[in-house]
Amino acid sequence: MGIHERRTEQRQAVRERILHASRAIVEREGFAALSMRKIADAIAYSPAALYLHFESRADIARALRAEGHAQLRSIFQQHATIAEPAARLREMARAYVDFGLTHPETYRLMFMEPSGLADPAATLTPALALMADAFVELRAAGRPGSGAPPAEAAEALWANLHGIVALQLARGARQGTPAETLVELSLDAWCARAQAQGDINHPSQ
Amino acid sequence: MGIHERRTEQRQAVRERILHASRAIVEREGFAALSMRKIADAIAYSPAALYLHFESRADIARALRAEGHAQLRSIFQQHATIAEPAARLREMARAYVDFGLTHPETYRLMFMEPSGLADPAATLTPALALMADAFVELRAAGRPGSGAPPAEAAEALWANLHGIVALQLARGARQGTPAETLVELSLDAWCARAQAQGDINHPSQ
DNA sequence: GTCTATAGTGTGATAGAC
DNA sequence: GTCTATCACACTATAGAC
Repeated sequence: MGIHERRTEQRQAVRERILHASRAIVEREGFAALSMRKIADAIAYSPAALYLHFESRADIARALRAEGHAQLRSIFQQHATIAEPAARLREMARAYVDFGLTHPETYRLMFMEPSGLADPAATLTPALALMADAFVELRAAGRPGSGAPPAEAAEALWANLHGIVALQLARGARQGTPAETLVELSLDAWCARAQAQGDINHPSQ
Repeated sequence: MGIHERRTEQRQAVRERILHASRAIVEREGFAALSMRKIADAIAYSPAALYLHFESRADIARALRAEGHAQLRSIFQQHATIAEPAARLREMARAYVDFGLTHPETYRLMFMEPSGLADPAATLTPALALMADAFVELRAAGRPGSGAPPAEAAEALWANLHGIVALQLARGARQGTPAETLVELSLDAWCARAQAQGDINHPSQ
């Protein structure tokens, strides 16, 4: 192994330390509280050193968002193998909301910051495609209420889930109906109601 | 009219000018860009003068939120007299989303800022109650898909609408399915789809 | 009531020594 | 590569003259 490889390895290690510290600050105090000085303090470097590894604060934010999207994507993949489309959709939806509530400030950074979704790094599209697929299958199975184009249905369901998370974050989770309840209600509304999980009543026509 | 009344009138007038300028700044540049200096510049006062009428920047934000909620409430009231509950619900939903897209930065301040919904001034409850009422009537009419408690259904629909607005604001409205389409899709999902067959309120497709 | 002036603190980013 | 020192700003809020 030459000296160059070692160099780039060390560079990578510092980059990781910066990102790790940044993520901790964001999760604890929110993105607005993420300053170059605070990051530098956390890893015992000077603020100037950060600029050798990242172009700017916005660049660090970009990297954090990319990490978050990768994690979310892998969570979605875990449920992609469920055979029954409605059940698959439900699990994905629950996982999405769970992710948002578990990492509230990262979720904020990814989806609620002005710079968030405008960013090409914000590739939610694979996850959306997985949901759209499920809607395709639902329609093929002749489920009622899936008349809309699958891509649009998926986007609409996403908007619904996003609303549940965003509202919960804004309210501080200490009032209103629990997010879990809202998710189940929404899923009942979207996935037709004759579903796997022990359904009660059936649509009249 | 005594001198005291004139005094308080003038005070009120200055207060209004401050709020008016503040609202303009928020709508143009967002709440984050609202600074005491900018407000003072806009009304040709010194920054210090603002503190004679408002306790702090947060206090101004509170007043702006209260104004926004009042406006939203009055918009909801305009549709409260529609007899048919499903049609009423649909109009309210459309009006809500329209409000959010028309005043994006005010909407942000009201519902997406950490301080927003935690505030007692954020009395959305009357509007939510109106939607819950519609769900009560829907259920009484024996519509399918209204099995959930009306209050929870209203909250879930609200979350859905909020998600549509929030997403549109985050994406800058220049990509993805238009909000209007998502609203109609969501309404079809929520207001029972038995109605979708011969629906009067859903002209397109 | 309104001003000027300023305290006090935070920020992102850079220059230049080592 | 990393440091110290610093620039050039922004901000909220207050003190004291008028």
